[in-house]
Amino acid sequence: MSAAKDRLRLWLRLLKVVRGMEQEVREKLRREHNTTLPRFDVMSALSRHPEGLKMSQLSGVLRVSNGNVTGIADRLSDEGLVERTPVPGDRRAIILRLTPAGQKEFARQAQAHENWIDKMLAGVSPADARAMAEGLQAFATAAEFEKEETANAQ
Amino acid sequence: MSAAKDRLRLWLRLLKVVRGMEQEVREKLRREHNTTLPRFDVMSALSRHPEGLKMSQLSGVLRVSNGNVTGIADRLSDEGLVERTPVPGDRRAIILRLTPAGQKEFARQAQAHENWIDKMLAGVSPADARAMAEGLQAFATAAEFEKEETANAQ
DNA sequence: CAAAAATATTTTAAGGTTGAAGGAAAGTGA
DNA sequence: TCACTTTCCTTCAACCTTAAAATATTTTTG
Repeated sequence: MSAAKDRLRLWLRLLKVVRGMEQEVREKLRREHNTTLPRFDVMSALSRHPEGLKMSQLSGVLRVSNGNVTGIADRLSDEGLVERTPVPGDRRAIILRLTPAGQKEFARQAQAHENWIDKMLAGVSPADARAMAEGLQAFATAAEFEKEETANAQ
Repeated sequence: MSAAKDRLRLWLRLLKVVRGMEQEVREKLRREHNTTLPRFDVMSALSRHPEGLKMSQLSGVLRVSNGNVTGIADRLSDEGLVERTPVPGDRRAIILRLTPAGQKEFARQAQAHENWIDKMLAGVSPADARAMAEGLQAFATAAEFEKEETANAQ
């Protein structure tokens, strides 16, 4: 019966560490790049899909609600970092993609982000990092956090 | 140089797993207990301090902003789950504590929460859970996510 | 003691988040 | 064709979150 307590304690520690690191990333994004983690996540997803993503694909990839992405896209669009273009043949849909300015800006942010994480996890050896990442991958797959990555034909 | 990439990958996996589990907890709290994770967190902190906590202590423990706790306390208070009482000798401060109804309600939620986590982490043996929790603790301490737990004299 | 500084909390503005509702367009099927 | 359903996106109300400003009170200091 103490198994449940052991697992709960693991979860609480996990949550504390991840939240702590996440908060640090949010803070740095805000102060050093005048942006937010959700905006960074959207731009990151778009940078992995240079051809752009439909709004619904984007919310699928990020696992957030549709309305959420609408607001973030609005603001990024106001700043000229992303652009909405119509989808030929489907007047309901819209493709969101990084503008050249957005690509450039994201490249800077992503490099800084990688450096932050590298420093925060400096206490973890590369070999350990690989091992843990693999273990987490196995766990995630087993627990089916993966689901389908919306592997839709665009 | 690939060390940074290895650590970044670890971070992204960690984030995916923790976010996935957290989202599941939020969903269950909402659907089965008509509450939210922030509310649960506040009640959890208060349940560990039956004598109550000052607003500033609470935001310190939870590592959130002052204003944040104000709003959550407002809503919990509206439902009669927590109560605000003045601090004798300091008319600026306020002590927040669970009402009897709040204690009862939180006990139910906490039991359900423990069961959810136990199921989600069923693939992790109790021994592994203990080992990982200890490793995370060491990491957190080294990375000083602990800081002071506001170990104030009330 | 009175002015200044520090402390405790709330309010506010801006953004993030969700589920549900709404509007437009596309697809289905009789 | 024309109703019905589905899909795509936005809007909306409610809540969470923060940093900064505003209030009220206490403490410090000259």
